[in-house]
Amino acid sequence: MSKIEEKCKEKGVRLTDQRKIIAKVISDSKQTFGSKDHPDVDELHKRATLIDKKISIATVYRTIKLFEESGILIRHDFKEGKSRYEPTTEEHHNHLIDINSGEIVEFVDKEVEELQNKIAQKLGYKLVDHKLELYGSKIKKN
Amino acid sequence: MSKIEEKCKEKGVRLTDQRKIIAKVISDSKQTFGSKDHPDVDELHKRATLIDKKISIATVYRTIKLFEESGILIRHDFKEGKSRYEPTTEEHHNHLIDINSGEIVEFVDKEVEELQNKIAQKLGYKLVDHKLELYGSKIKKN
DNA sequence: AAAATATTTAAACTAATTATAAATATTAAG
DNA sequence: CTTAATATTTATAATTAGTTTAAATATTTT
Ligand SMILES: [Mn+2]
Ligand SMILES: [Mn+2]
Ligand SMILES: [Zn+2]
Ligand SMILES: [Zn+2]
Repeated sequence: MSKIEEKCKEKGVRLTDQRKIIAKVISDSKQTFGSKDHPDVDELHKRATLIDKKISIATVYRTIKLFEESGILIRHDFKEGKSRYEPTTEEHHNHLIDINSGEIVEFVDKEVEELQNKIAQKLGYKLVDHKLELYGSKIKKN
Repeated sequence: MSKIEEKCKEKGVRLTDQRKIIAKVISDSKQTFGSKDHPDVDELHKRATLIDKKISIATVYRTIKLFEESGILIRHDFKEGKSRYEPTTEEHHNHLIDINSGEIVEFVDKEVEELQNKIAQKLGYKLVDHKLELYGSKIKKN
């Protein structure tokens, strides 16, 4: 049973066949597709279709919303029209997007996290959520 | 002549009556409406209509796109469906959004800027753009 | 097994944005 | 100036991502 399926049990989310498939697809996304991943709804649907060819896009939308609300996956709105998804990770991480290749590089930085808290506090706010996205181009070393 | 109008001249963007109005509306947004601002297209259109009641929403969309591509204004995609806009500022700044009131607090933080550059570099990238959004709730002190 | 409840499907709908085509305005030639 | 060429605006149609609806299926409870 995948990590996500376990979480569904935990959160009391009923696991239908379709949801299992979507859970698997999103679970696999990290391992199978590497750092470039973070698939959008169409891509998730395409991959789900390989397992069950009659799964509906409406179900993918509904399930993803359910999973997001249950904290099972994270939605990202990078600089495009459509949202992209990834399984919730233990540790919060941020993203650097390669503006040339579209590759997404993940990173964790304790210093940034602390600094963000400090800034919020200084402004008189308790930090509830935050988003940091870096856009860059590869430095070629020779 | 507003700051934005000057920039249009600079960038060789022709200034029609409608564009002047939109330029004025977005120029004024900062001063007149304070930190809560960063209007969306509908709001820009509404304000433009007060000056010329037959200005079309299509023109607002087109003009805003033009202004954005010319670096005259900045588009933000906060956690909503629609984009919001503000005049390009001298100094890059970031936003803290009050999750209760919707108020937007702007801040500049040199430390964050430096840190972001350092992170990008460490990952082998040259930083081209970045986005930092904090979401928080007001701390009440008594 | 039957009734009640939840989920899926396919299709209709919504909201934001973009594209199109005719009308209007601006600029460039003659 | 006048006319032709070019650009912009308007109104409207089309597109896109995402949500809602109603009937069909599936699951759970009695
Ligand atoms: Mn974090
Ligand atoms: Mn900056
Ligand atoms: Zn990620
Ligand atoms: Zn701002």
